[in-house]
Amino acid sequence: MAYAVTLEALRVLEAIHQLGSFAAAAEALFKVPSALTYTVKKLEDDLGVALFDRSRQKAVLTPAGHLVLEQGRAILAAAVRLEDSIKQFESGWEPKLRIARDTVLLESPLMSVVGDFLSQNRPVELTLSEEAVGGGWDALQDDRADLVIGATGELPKGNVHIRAIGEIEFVFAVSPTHPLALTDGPITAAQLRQYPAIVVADSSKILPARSSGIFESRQVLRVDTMRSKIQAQCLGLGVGYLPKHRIVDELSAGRLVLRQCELPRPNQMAYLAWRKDEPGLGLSWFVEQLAVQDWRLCHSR
Amino acid sequence: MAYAVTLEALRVLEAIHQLGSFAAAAEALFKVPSALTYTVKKLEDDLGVALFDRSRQKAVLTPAGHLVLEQGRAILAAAVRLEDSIKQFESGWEPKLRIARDTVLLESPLMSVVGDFLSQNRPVELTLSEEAVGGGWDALQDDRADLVIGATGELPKGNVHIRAIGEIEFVFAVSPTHPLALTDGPITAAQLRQYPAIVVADSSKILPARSSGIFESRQVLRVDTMRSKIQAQCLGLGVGYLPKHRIVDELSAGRLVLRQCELPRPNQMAYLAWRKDEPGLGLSWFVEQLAVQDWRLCHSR
DNA sequence: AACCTTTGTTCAAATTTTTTGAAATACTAG
DNA sequence: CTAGTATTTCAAAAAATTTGAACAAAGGTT
Repeated sequence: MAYAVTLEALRVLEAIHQLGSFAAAAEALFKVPSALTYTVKKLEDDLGVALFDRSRQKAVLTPAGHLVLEQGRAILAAAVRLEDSIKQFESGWEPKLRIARDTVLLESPLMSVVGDFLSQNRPVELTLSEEAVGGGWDALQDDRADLVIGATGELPKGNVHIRAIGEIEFVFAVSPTHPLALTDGPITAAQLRQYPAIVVADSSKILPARSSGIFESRQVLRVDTMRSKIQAQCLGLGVGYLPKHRIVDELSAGRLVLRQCELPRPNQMAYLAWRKDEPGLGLSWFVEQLAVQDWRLCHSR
Repeated sequence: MAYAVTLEALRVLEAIHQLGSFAAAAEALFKVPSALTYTVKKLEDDLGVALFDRSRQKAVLTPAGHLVLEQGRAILAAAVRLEDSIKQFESGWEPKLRIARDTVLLESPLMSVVGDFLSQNRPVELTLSEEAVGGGWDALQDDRADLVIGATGELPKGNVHIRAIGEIEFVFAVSPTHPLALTDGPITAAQLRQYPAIVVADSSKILPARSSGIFESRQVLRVDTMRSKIQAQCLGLGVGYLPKHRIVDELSAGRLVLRQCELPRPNQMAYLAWRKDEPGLGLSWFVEQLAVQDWRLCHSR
């Protein structure tokens, strides 16, 4: 089974067409004209079709020649892409990257960084997901994510690399229509207990779920994301602490009001975390960029 | 500028992967194993990456090897397609065929023939369009169509090849709710004049438009296609002659009723027409098939 | 454990393919 | 008509590929 087409023959055809003559093409390819004559003739013989009309001094492509030229272009382009792919692959860029954002963080700073990465056109497939409470560490442990942004609380066991990105300050805020909005001094535990507590559920799948922001309440409303919790509290459905950087707009628009609370809620450090000892270029790039991104936290690095 | 990838190397890689060993691949390719060792090693050196893990007896593809294999498959397939295209091109099949159907004909017989052609998987791109009144001849003249099916009336000037496919019989039919449905004898010109005439507009773009089925009327409703005209008349919007073979269902369902009319409407011969003196295999095939297709006309050939 | 089979590589010789340079022929422009 | 340019032919030179034999190591069977 003999094959007629070679990539070199397709390149020769392209060069002759582009430069207008065998002589010019030979010069550009650092060959002598008779080498091109040999290559084209071999292709013609093997395909069984004339690719050039040679009735004039300058050889002119036949319709069949044009057909080979057009389809040959796509093939040559694919061959270049293959060689480029291998270079990229060997260059250290990983084919896939899974990034998990803790729900306590704003989405837009992450998207901004993702946009920068996408505009670099790397052959890296990105997957973004959202985790809550201990879910970030869990996703790392469970190999559901390569990189976690915004993980809080105790560091998990095992070899994990971290970068602190800032402190999350929690404030007690309620809807202005909520009865507790009328309280003058610090709200007591007894007062809190009378209203449903709104809680973001831990998204962990393997590690034990963690309680976050739960105080004794007659009722608990669990939601998936911080965004949902903010909305529920704006609607006056319940009470709870909220990360201050997430409710700047709601406070200034009067949809939420700050109140003092007897039960303290200390700040939490938020981390960037990953497990790979030798991260690929993609992971390294994201770690660097996300570490210096403005997440609008306190004491940001 | 040296290129690493050759089509032969990609074929060798595919054979080794498919057959599981250098030895089996060599046998299938009618070469000796050391020839494959040479080819693979050359590719590896030129690409600068190991394509096989050779720590065991049988060589196993590396991740980079798999990448080259996958992308290489697409390239090899494209090369086969190119060689097939050339064979087809030289075989006489044209790359494109534009077929125009006159609106007076049913669509389904044409689609049936088109379906047969498509199932042959020829590298011929089909374009179907619809013309009305003198539009078929116009499309041929204007090089908007390679083949016209159902053209009627006077033959155009110039060199045109034709095949008669049958006679179109026109009948006067109205909606049963139309006042003229109540007429007993032949409908007079005066009676006709009282109701809107429904007319299919000539789709010609270059040749002078032709009047078809127009008699003196107070109002004229122009539509693009015969299908629209039939529907308008079923709705009782107006009157006119219709090709009998197009309204078989409507007549038997009682949506239209036949009536006698004082003004005669003679039958018309319908033609298959093309201009090329030396048609390619595609055009020839369609002429033959469409000529013997059952268009449900009178005196079909 | 011993023996046999299979796999892939190395190496140099043999074979094939490609490239070169010179000569010849023909087109094209001034 | 002349000079310049384009392409091909041809045989020699160079480069690339294939072959066959020998070898080492993995893998399977008894």
